[in-house]
Amino acid sequence: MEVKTYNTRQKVIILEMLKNNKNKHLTVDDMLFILTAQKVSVSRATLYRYLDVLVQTGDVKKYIVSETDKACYQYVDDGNSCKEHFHLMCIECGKLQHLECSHINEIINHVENDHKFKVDPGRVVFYGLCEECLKIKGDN
Amino acid sequence: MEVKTYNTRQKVIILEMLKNNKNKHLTVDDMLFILTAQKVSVSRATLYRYLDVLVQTGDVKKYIVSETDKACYQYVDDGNSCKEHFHLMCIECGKLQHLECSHINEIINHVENDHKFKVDPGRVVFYGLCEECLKIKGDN
DNA sequence: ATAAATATGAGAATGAGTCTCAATTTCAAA
DNA sequence: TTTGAAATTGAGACTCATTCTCATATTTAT
Repeated sequence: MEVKTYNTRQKVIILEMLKNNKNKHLTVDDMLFILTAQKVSVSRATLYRYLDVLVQTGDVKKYIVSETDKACYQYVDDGNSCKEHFHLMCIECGKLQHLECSHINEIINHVENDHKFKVDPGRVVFYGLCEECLKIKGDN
Repeated sequence: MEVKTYNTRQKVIILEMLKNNKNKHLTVDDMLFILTAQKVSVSRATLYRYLDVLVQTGDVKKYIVSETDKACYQYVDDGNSCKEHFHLMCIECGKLQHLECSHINEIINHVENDHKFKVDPGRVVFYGLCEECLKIKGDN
């Protein structure tokens, strides 16, 4: 039983807003603020619902940057190619990097073959410190 | 101005309980259950407060296993490699597995050396399908 | 033992995220 | 183009982990 999907004004508005803020990490409150600033607004529940869908399809990535912070969302261009590789998220500055290399594929194969777990790489985020932030913090 | 600290029965109880469960990821509810099963119990607020202290001192590691899950805590003594293990989360049934094997260090070293990114493994979750769910769904 | 400083417990408060359900919108078939 | 079943929306109630409040209890230096 396949699920039908309807195109709605709200979905278009949300997606457009996300595309216009590709390089930013937006909280739900950020988004509601942006949407309200425009003529049309969208309810909080609808926003949450559609974000969940977009995260499922891989068009949007969801992050929690620190244990106490709320979730951030970011539109990912070419979501299809991002489904094939991992992402690196700096917990200090929030920068997102794409991790594409053959080494990683070996790891995926290892987990699948030896641990019997089929990884969905597009949904995996490596949290840590990027080069710049590591220099600044310099600990450990 | 240094802050005085008092030794209390509750702190001893909590720390002992954590040490007795070194290899487990405990939620606060888990801990309250364990503590209640013993003769003495500790209030939720006190537990949260002391956990914060222990996380600050580095004796306990706190992490959030998935976006929607509650925090987990684990006592860490010096030799413990708990910081070094990833998690596998089944997106179908929600089962959590702990991925501890030598390949992990390979990933970490590779990402750190070749991609200049210091991974915090305790916060990384591999999403995908566990063996059972894979059988049920069939692949891809 | 005394008292100031700190800790505890019970429950209220907070707040991000979820759920409910009546009203609205979509879209395919007539 | 109308129609109606299915999907979606919005508003606010609700959940539930975590934090806060404050009166009471405990610790520790003197």
